[in-house]
Amino acid sequence: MTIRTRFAPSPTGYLHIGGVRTALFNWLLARRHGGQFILRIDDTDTERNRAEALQPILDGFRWLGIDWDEGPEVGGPVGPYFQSQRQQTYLDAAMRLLQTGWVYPDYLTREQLDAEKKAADAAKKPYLHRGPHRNTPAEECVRLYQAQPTTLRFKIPTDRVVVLHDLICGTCEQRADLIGDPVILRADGRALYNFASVVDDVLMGITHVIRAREHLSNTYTQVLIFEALGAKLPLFAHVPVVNEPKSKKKLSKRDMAKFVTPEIRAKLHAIGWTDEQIAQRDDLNPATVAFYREMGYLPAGLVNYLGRLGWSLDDKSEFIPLEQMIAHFSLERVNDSPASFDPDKLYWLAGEYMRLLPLPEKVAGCLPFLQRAGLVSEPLDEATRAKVERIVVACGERIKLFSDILIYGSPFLRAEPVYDSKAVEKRLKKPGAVELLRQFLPVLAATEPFDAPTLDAALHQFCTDRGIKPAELVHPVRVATTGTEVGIGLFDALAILGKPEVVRRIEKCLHLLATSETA
RNA sequence: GGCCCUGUCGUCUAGCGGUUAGGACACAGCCCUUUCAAGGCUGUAACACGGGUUCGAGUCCCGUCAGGGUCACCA
Repeated sequence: MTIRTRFAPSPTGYLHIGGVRTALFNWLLARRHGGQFILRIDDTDTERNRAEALQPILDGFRWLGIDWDEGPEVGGPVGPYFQSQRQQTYLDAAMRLLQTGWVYPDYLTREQLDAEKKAADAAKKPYLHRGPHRNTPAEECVRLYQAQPTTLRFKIPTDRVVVLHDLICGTCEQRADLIGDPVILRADGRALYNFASVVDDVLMGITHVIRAREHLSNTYTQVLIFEALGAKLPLFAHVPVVNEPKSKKKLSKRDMAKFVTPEIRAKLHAIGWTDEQIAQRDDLNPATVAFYREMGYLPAGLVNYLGRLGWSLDDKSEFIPLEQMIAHFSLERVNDSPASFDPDKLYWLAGEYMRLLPLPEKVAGCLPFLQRAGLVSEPLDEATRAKVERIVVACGERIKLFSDILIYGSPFLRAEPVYDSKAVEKRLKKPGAVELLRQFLPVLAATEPFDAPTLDAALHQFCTDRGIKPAELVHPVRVATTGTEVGIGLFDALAILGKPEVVRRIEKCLHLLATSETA
């Protein structure tokens, strides 16, 4: 039998990290066994959904490389894949259940229901709604409903225990008499999640329902509906929730705003986002996929991280490329307990993938960040492109995220260095530093060719002649030419700047120092 | 509160009756070094607690505690 899995997001406008992990597990299982992965859009709640909110989700999946065999934009044999377009299907299924006595019409008003609930709360009893027509014969229920359509409720059988053999949780049980009769169809005919989901899973031939743990309690109801529909039960696997960093609280979609901490905001500012722009993009948040894309994370790193969160290949593997993950993925090795999202480990993993990335792709990935920051022209001329490539090469493994190019590349792409006051204090205002720089300047001017090995040799010769340590000169030169202590190797830096610019910057820096000292 | 689920280093995890409880991220120290990264070496650090079962328990059972999820005409 071919494995068919599905991910069924609601179009909310962003792709949540926890959701992606669930989708990934579904996708992985399907790919592992040569089955199909289906993307279904659960948009039954028409009041909440907006059409344009779907695109970011699709974009996010495409960026990550998680493709779907059936679903939006690709279609498929058991569509449509939008629940909002399947109302007739749900209605038909509901009518069948009405005729077979599994479902009854409920004419109670909202007020009556609220009163019931209040009474139950007051009596400190769990609230379980059972409608008056629960025991009305099926034919009568059909007649009532046809005469006056209303909400339809599913009749939970109260004399049994629902047993669920979950692939991750093991055997879970729930007494059915503790489950209230759920509404499956609103008076206007729109289906509710618990019903639509089951009808679709049956019709779409879903074999494995892999979803978040918070759905576990829904599953007992759904199992009953599957049975009422006379359908074969799919296999269930409820993956544990993803928790907030360093926390045991679920990484929730609800209050994502709090994840935009001052640190996160600072990171966004550093790559050129303004507060207004951040405010306009509610998906610019570490709980969404879009955030990592904007920060320049490699999708492969995110996928690896998410796949490894709650699942393990063995006792050692951390770096698990996609092909390997597909080849070895199994639900048995999905952990049974919640996992906290760890940004540090994700960052590390992203770097591991970055170091493997071929140079042209690395350059191509960095360029948009430089353009956004206004550090390179757009369109790009060949000379600038070549310069950026030299910078990227010189950066080596320092670039873990594409946006890191801003840290290392800026000093070479800006017209003037931005002097870090601490660095100036420490390296240039140190006694003797200025004099050393002044003496070294002619050496630099005479160095030919102006490349890293020659510069290296020249500086060392200069230091040896004077009996000083290279570090004493290296630091002032670095700060004078780049403005900062942090960065790529000095000789690479000088070579990239070129002789005229290096000489100009040092002369200007010396002048600046002289005037600030007299002031 | 009812129901359900979960408890191994700070975090992600390995472990499926016998291990000096292993690896990774993070952290600390040392080495390398022109800074920052990277790399190398070393270190700190865990079986929630209490009862059983067993020759032997992180592993099985029970209880306690803690954390989480869910109790909608949301998904």
